[in-house]
Amino acid sequence: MTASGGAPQRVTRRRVQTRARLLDAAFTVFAAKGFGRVSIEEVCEAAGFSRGAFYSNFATLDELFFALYRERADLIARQVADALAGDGPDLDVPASVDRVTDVLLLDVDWLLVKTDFLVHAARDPAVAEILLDHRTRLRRAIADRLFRARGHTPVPAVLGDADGAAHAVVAAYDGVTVQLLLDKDVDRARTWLKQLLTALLTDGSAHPARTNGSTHPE
Amino acid sequence: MTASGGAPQRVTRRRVQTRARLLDAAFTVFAAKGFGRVSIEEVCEAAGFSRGAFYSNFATLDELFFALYRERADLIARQVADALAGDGPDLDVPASVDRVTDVLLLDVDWLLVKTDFLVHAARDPAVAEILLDHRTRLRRAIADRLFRARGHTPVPAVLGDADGAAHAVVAAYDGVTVQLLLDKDVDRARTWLKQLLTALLTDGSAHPARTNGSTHPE
DNA sequence: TCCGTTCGATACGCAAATGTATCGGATACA
DNA sequence: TGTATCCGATACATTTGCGTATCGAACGGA
Repeated sequence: MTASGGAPQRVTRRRVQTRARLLDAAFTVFAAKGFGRVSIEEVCEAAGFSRGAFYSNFATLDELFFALYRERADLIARQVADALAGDGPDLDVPASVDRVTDVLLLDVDWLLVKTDFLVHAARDPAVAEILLDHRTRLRRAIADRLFRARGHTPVPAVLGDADGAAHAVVAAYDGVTVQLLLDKDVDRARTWLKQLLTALLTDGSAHPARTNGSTHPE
Repeated sequence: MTASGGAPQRVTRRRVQTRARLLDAAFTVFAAKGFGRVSIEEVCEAAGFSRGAFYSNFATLDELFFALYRERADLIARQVADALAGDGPDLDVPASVDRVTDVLLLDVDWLLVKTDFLVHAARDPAVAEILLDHRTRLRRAIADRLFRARGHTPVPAVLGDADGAAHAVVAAYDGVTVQLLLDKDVDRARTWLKQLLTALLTDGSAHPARTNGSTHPE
């Protein structure tokens, strides 16, 4: 019987624990080998369980992957929200950029898993919708924040309104992520993303401080 | 014996044709189901061959995937080069942006396969190097072009030099790609990418023409 | 047209992964 | 502490996919 199956099924203590252990193990294994190259047994082994435990908690590997994504994405979303709520009702763009950047590019393993999920979603409209929802919410949070900042700092840019700017921010994040996945240089990516975001959000009036000699890494 | 194996192996007419058919079939199947979910047999079936044909031409599915990526990436690279070489020695930024954008976002299936390849590369440094090389060459082509344009159009942006701008262009491309993979709206993506690139490259002096009512698509 | 070579089809054995059915120990609750 | 229930381990049957070895046909060169 699967967890998604009809029966209400009393949730015992043990159950949630093994479920959590399976999810953690899955995260590690997926990050290391990629979702497409992982077997159910590998996940179980990494979690210290047998396949019986798996089938008692999930129906398919996709279902587990799905649950894993949900869990971690929510976590990140909360962290980003916190980072944005950091300063008062008014917004200090550079400071917020710094904090958000640090959160978004904290864990390369997560970016790996997230990209796997993207590939998955790109071929399944139902999954895509979930991911699009997450992105929309993220953008909204950013746009709200930017809107509040009007007047405090220069109005966004040539990108239109605050929502357009939010779109741009997400695009920049995704773009930098790609490069990071290839060269695995987190510091470089952070610097580069901050720079890019600052450029996009300050309409070119404020030249970012150059952290090191070159503006653009490698 | 694999194609990569030692023996010089006279390349007959038939051979190149079946190889081509296998590559084409692989492209279709990979785009549809994702590299991770495709078996050797599926590719062969799509190409109208038996597994014998496959093993006569490739050692592993990875090898085929690799060859496929090389082929298509080179094709795109040539098209981009053409698009950039379109106007004379001086560069008209908006026009070039339009042409390059049209090329880069021509084929969603290619973006799907390319993203699969990215996921692959993210876990194999050797593969990553190939991909990084491609990107470096692409950036160089863009940077050269931008450099030539100095004075003709406003100097890039707050991003530093032309190379920094090239970095930004690629990041924007990747970012827009991600969104496109999810919502599958090519027109929207093109508009959005053009807008983003224009914003990045013209230092906010030129507001882009609004193609439709809203600046930023949903 | 004839012959040697190459290429792809077929058949086989093997390994890996899946899903299910069953069983015994752990767990919650009275 | 006793007991009904839940959960995860084990064993099994089945499927799927892989790689190889062999064979006949197509092909290219004389």
